[in-house]
Amino acid sequence: MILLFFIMSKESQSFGKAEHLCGITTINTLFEKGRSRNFHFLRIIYLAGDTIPGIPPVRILISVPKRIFKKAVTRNLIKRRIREAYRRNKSTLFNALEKQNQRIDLAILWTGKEVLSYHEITEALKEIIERLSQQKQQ
RNA sequence: CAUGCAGGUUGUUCCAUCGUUUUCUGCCUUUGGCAGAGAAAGGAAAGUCCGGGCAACAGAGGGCACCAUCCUUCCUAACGGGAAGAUAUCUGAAAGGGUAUAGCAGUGUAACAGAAAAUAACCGGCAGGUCUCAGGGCCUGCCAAGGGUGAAAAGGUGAGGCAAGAGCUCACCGGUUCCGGUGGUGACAUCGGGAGCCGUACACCUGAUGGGUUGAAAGAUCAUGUAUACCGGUGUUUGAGGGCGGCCCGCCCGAGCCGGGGGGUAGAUCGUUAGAUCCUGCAAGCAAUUGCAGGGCCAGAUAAAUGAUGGAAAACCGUAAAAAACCUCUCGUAGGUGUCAUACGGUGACAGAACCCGGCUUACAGACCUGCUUUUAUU
RNA sequence: GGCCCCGUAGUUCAGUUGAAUAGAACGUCAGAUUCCGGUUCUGAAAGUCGUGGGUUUGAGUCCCUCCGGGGUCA
Repeated sequence: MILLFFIMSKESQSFGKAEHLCGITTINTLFEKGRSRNFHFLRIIYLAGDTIPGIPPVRILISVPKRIFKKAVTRNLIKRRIREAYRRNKSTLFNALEKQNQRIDLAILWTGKEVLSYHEITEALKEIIERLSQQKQQ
C-alpha cells in the first residue's frame, strides 16, 4: 500500500496535507538540529533521516517573514508562488531520496526584499532541488 | 454639453493545464484511498475607535472615588452610530459643506503688553484747602466720558442732568432674565408686558443617564504525563490569605499563602458557523427604519486552504496617420476643434476571513444611476 | 485573535497640574593650550516635539485620526 502511494506520487504533482510540515515539536527539532544554506533570495533549513513508513519522503514548510512584507496579500502571493514552483519540480528530489531510502524535512524561508515573478522563483527552486538530490546521492 | 455639489449602486469576464480545503453520495475496504456532484474571502475581510451577542468568574448591602456621554425628537438589541430638525458661527458665486451647543449656585485662572484682566484712578476731568517767582506745584475727596496696549476693556446712539461725570434718568436699538398669549411632540420661533439686570473664555464644579470584571489563547470534554526534593519569608482564633478593577465600612470562607529552585504536558474534538441572516415583492414613514408574504442556506482554514502559469474578450487611458462634420481668416491640397472605427502601447486599484454581528474611521483604478447648482464662457 | 505601552537635537534622556527663550549629558564643529595628538578650558551650531486636524488668545503638554516601534497572553 505504501509502495503504491510512492509510485503514484512520482507521477502526480499533487501537494496534499501530509506533505506539509506541521506540529510545534517537529518544527522545533528541525530548526534546532537542521543545517542551513543560503541561496540568492532564499534560505533553506533541512534535516535528513531514514525512511519512516506512512510519512512521505519530503515534508516542507514555507515561511515569508512579516518583517519584510507588511501586507498579508503580498506574503500570500509569494508563498503561493513558492508552493507552486515546488509542486511542479519536486519529482527529481523524490526519486533521488527513494533510491537512497531516506527522507528529509525542509523549511524554505524568504530573505529577498522584493516581490519576484513565478519564473525567477522556479529557476531558483530547480537549482536548490538539484543540489539537494546530488548531495544525497554522494 | 460643460461645471461642480449631494446621495446611492458596483468593484471585470471566459478558456486551457496542473493543484488546495471541505460537504454529500457510492465503491474499495478501514489511521485512509478513489469516483461523481456541490461550495470556497471583502466593501472595506484592514485599523481595533465604539456598541452588542456568547462564555467564564463574581454578586447581602452601603458610602466615596473612577470612566464615558451631554441642543431636540425619533430609529435601534445597543451605541460615542444613524435620520429628520433647532440655534450660533465659519466657508463657497450657488447647490452645499465644516464646527459648536446640558446647567450657571459657587471657586479659581487669564502669560507678555497695558493705568487697570474685575470690590479698575497711571495720564486725565472737577470741587475744596494750601503755597507761589502767577507758568503752576502739593494735599484731601469725587468721577469710568477720552487714552498708544491686548485674544478680551466694563452694552451702543442721542437728549436731559451735574462742580465734573456716569443707566444717574429718559427715548430708540442690542442682549439677559421673569410673566403671559400663539404655533410646534420638542429644541425653539414669534407677539405683548415687566425688571437698569448688562464683559469674554476656559477649568474645577453641579445635574441627568449609563458602566461588575475578563475576553474564544473565553470556556467544555477527552488523551498524555508528573515529585513539590530543598531554601527563605509570613501565619493557624493575637486570623495569613481569598471572595479576578480602586479605597473605606460591613459580611462570608478559613490553613495555608508568597518568593526562589525543581518536575510534567504543550495533542485532539467541541465552541465554530441558521443568523438582530440573505434575496424578491407589497405596505407604513419626509427619512433612518419597521411590518407582512414568498423563496434560499451562503467559506470554515489552524505553521493557517480558497490558487499558479499561459492565452483571449470587453472597458478605460495615451499616441499615431487618414477621412466625415464644424469654425476662423491673409481663401490656401491653410490653421484649429473633434465623434465613431483602426493600429500600437499601457492600466485593472485598495487589499486576504481566524467566534459572530451593528456602526465608525482609514485605503481605493475605475464604471453606472438619481437629484440639484450655474459666477464666467459657448449653443 | 485580543489587550497594553512608547515616539522630543546625531545618541541617551528631562520637560506631560497648558504661558511663549524647549533643557542636560555624550557626540559634532571652531578657537586656546601643545613641536603634534590626546586630556583640559572657552564658544558655537544642531529640534516644523512621529503625521494631520480640533479645543484655546496661546499646545511638546488636552481631545480625535493616521503612521512607526515595542511588550504581553498558554
